[in-house]
Amino acid sequence: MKIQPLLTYINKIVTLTEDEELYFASKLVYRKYLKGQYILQQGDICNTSCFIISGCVKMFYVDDLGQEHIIMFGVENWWASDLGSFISHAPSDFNVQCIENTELIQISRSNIEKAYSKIPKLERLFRIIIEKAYVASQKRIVRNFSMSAKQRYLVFKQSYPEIEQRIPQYMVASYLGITKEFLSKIKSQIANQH
Amino acid sequence: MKIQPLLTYINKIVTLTEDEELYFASKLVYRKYLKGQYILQQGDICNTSCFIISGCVKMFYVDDLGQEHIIMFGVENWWASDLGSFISHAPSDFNVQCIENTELIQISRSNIEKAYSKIPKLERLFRIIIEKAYVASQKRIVRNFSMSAKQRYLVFKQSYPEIEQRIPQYMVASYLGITKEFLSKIKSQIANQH
DNA sequence: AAATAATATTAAACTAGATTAACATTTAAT
DNA sequence: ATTAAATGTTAATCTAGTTTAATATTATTT
Repeated sequence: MKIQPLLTYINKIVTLTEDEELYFASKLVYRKYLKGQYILQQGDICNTSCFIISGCVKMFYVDDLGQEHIIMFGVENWWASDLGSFISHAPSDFNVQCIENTELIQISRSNIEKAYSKIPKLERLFRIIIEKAYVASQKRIVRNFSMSAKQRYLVFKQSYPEIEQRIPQYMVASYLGITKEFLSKIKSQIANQH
Repeated sequence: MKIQPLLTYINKIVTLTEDEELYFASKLVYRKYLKGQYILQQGDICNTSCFIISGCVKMFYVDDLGQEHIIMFGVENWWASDLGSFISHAPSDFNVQCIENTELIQISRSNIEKAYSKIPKLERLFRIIIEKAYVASQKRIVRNFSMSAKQRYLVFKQSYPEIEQRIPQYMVASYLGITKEFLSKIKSQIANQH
């Protein structure tokens, strides 16, 4: 099982003993998905949290008008799950779909709870992980309120240059909350402005 | 020191022994602010997290054009702090200002770290608190992307009816990410539509 | 009670971004 | 190599929300 990337990631935040690593590893499931497959579907209950080893996923929801809104992308060393559904057993508002062949590590709700009890350090680990995710989420709200679409695109480009290369432009537009046509216009503006 | 509301709040999430409560309480500072006073100012480092006992605060930032954007309100039993600044010692992007006389309980970064070490259960407590905050933040991003200003206003009204009563309308507009003039228009539309 | 400051309303002109639709280009499949 | 499918571009028209500015209302202070 290729869990080394996850252990490396964890050890940057907390230090686990060999026994703890072994125990935690026993609670994990390694899994491969093909491009196009769904890890989670809107309406289902999200029972696992996924740590991405390789590949790329999009998290999105489809609104009443059938329009897709991408909430986030996930690549190597990112977590993907609908935490709201995961923690409260509620039907998920989101889909998580692979946009590349993807390898990931899953941990189920019951197993993560067992691991928390056995290794309290993991509470610390996930507190810190979620703190960071929350801060990033707040910053995104701020950007959405005070920046134009063009500025948001430039921030995205600068923050995630590798992601932009890997996904079609219409998905970037969806992530930015604008239409693909308008992103196209923005890009030609940028290209012609010097 | 009036920390009972905080202990009551905590005990809904984790169970502390009497000793643990005493230890934790020894790390807290009770404080009163007057309407208009700042708990945190943009550019300062946020060194404390605040639990509100009574009163109301707004968290906002002022953009390059001098415009104020309200990120959240805090009332009884809510936390207020710039977590990004708090966890990374970085200058804060936000102001937190009292819009009513406010009583709150502060815990400093160093004291919360001490408390985490002494009482690992607190890691769990704050993991759970931040999980909830993160989920709420994600939901707000979704709303901002897929709902009109009118719909967002109606959701706000329904979610926080008590808050709407306590704050001026132009602050609601700022929180919703629209101008006060447009909120006024929305309200008259709603009033005239039956 | 009058005066001032703070908050809210209304309406006209304006703009960022959406919608529609036609066309161009790239990628994948046969 | 050809075709079909997916992705990207361009331009005209439209709309949700902004800006500006004048006026009205409500609180607060003296």
